[in-house]
Amino acid sequence: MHGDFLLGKKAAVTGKRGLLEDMVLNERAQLVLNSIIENYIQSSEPIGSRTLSKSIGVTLSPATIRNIMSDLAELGFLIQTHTSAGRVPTDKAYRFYVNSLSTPSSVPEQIKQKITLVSTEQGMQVEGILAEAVHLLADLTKFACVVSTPKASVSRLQRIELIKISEDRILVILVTKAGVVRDKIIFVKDSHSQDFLNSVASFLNEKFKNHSMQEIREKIHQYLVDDRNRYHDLLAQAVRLGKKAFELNNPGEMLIDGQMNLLLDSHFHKQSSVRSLIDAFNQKSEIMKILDDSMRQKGVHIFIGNENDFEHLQGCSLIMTSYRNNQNVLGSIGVVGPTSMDYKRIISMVEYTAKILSETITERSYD
Amino acid sequence: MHGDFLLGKKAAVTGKRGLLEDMVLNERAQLVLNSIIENYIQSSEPIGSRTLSKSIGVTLSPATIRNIMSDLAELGFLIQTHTSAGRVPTDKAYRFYVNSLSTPSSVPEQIKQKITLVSTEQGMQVEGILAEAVHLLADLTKFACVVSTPKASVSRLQRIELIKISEDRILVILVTKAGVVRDKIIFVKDSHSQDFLNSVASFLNEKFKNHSMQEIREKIHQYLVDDRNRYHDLLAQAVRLGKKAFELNNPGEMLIDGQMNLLLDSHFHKQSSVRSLIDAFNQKSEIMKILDDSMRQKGVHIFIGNENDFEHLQGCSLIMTSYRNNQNVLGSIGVVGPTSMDYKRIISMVEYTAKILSETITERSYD
DNA sequence: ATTAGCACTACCATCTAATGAGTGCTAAAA
DNA sequence: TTTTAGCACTCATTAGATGGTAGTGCTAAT
Repeated sequence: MHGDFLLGKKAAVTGKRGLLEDMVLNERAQLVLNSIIENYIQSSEPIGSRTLSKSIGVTLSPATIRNIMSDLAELGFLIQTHTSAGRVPTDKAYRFYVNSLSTPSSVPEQIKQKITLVSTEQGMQVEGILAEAVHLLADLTKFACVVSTPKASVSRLQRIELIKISEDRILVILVTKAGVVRDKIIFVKDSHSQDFLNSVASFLNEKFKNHSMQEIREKIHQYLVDDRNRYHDLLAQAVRLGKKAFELNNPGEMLIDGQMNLLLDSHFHKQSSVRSLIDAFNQKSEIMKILDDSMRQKGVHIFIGNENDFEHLQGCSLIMTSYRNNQNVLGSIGVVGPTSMDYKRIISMVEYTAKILSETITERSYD
Repeated sequence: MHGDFLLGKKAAVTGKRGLLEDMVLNERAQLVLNSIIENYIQSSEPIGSRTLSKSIGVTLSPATIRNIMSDLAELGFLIQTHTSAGRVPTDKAYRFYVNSLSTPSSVPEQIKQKITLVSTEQGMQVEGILAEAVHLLADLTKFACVVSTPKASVSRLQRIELIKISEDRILVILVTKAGVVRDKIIFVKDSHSQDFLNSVASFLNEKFKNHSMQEIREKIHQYLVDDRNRYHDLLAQAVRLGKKAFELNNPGEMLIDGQMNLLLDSHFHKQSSVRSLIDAFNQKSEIMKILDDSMRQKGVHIFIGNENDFEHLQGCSLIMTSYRNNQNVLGSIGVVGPTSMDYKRIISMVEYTAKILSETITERSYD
């Protein structure tokens, strides 16, 4: 077959299709493929041999390029929308392209200047900072951007405070090490004095400071099953209130910005998968999953096209990375755009924004 | 002129165009106009005399209807997109139509059942309830919906709490009568003990409970200019901290949901003012103004087309109303959609949602 | 005052033919 | 053996042309 000659030594020797994963394209094939991808990212239109022969640096006749393209198509890197149309990169091609981006391109100084978070100066809370970051990123990339708020379960306690606000309501304030303040109101049957609540709070602070919410919940559970504690009044009450206070009822939220950017992107406008996109963002849970996943891994996480298994987001690529304070990974931030996005540019922007976000939040942390 | 004969007694007698505002259309003209509007709301397509002659209840020949339509056009209620096209209602026509909707149509029982807020059960805060309400409304109307968070300046203090979280940072918790909990961190130069903060807090509580933030800020300002207070240490410190604590730094926020709904609405898809819409929602301030305005007035507030003087929202109508607790108007909620929306339906939905929202929030209030 | 009739207009869907960008294949050139 | 030129072919897109349709305005008859 023709296709084989594109493969570098390794694959050429074995000559097997099964080895496609660690396949190496020869230099020229790679040049052509990258050139097609970069052209397509720019124009969003199928690339033909003639066009390419002009735009490419090396002098190669259209016919030669046609041969190469034909082979690349056979290997699954290119497809044609119809018989006599130019070629369009497949997800596989994008994956190859992205993998070959070894040197993480740096953000231009001009853009760097735009990526600054001013909300800190206005004494804003972490949520506000996140909102600003995601808005900024959406504005720069012109795609939809998402950020997850710091996970309650992993964040560690800095301080808990109980405030009586009416006979049957207690305001619980949780301050985490990451600087996140969460408040919620719990309802109680019998009234407690503020003094009593203060002693409960200081008990809980003493016991649980620096522990993660997850750990705290587990410890409280232990106290509850341990019969001995029944007879120690303060302890029993503290545990009972603490149980309510630490129950996480906010399921981990996420902020979205720039959804509408996607809709005027030429790519989505063509393939009218708009409906599907709307559903995707309405039903946040799936995107949340992806954000969670990319929290657990280091570096930038890239999902191209069908690599994410969420049907509503077919035809989309996601660039995700985590943000953190000194001590912990807190959440993740990223971009949702068309598979034909300018990966180089977007990746570097996501990276840089996450970096700035991390620094900003670190300043706010108590670690 | 022909047009005159459509006018009812009052205008017919004077016969002047200048009196158009309190003009009364004769019964048949009104019937035709309403019928055109209702047809157009349904179909989004220009309505012709023949079509109308069938769909209208009364038997009127197309020719007659043509005459009436011609006159209505002359009076500025209808326009043609081109010479041989049907007629389309103008903003003026919608205004007339909306004004003539005397009986506020009730929400169908089926929809009523859908309009319930479950977030209260999950111990969610006011913001969460608002988010749910606006999401619900967007889902039901299939347009974009906005809601403003309770205005800080008008809300009255239920309780303030100062918590030392590090040597130079104090966490301020403000609980308002409306049940809104606001927290912010203030930075101080010299360290204070928690005990001291407690006395400051109880001083502030005693002095300012039940006063609006606006009032509080004014009073604090008075204390500051009054020289006598300089020598009372606790007072001076309390005032200094209080000043920082009550400075409103969150400029009043708003939540948006269902923006994307607009983009797949046939009306906006046609006239490619999509870009403009995106800008409108990005630059929240203008919409915020409209929300603020409709807070000050009772009942539902309707802006049709160019009646709102925000250029980005031309071609849109806004249906706004306020929500409240027992004591105060807190904020407003509403819909942004095409001028050709089904006003009857949307108005009733906005009204009903605001009602439910008000009830829900009232339960949470301390008044 | 209303309506029927008629001439006229402009959009719209459909068809056709021409255009052009693109391909694959083959044979010649390097 | 690799590259290129040439040629036949494909198919989307575009521009005209056409008939149909939904609409109008006007006039004359009811």
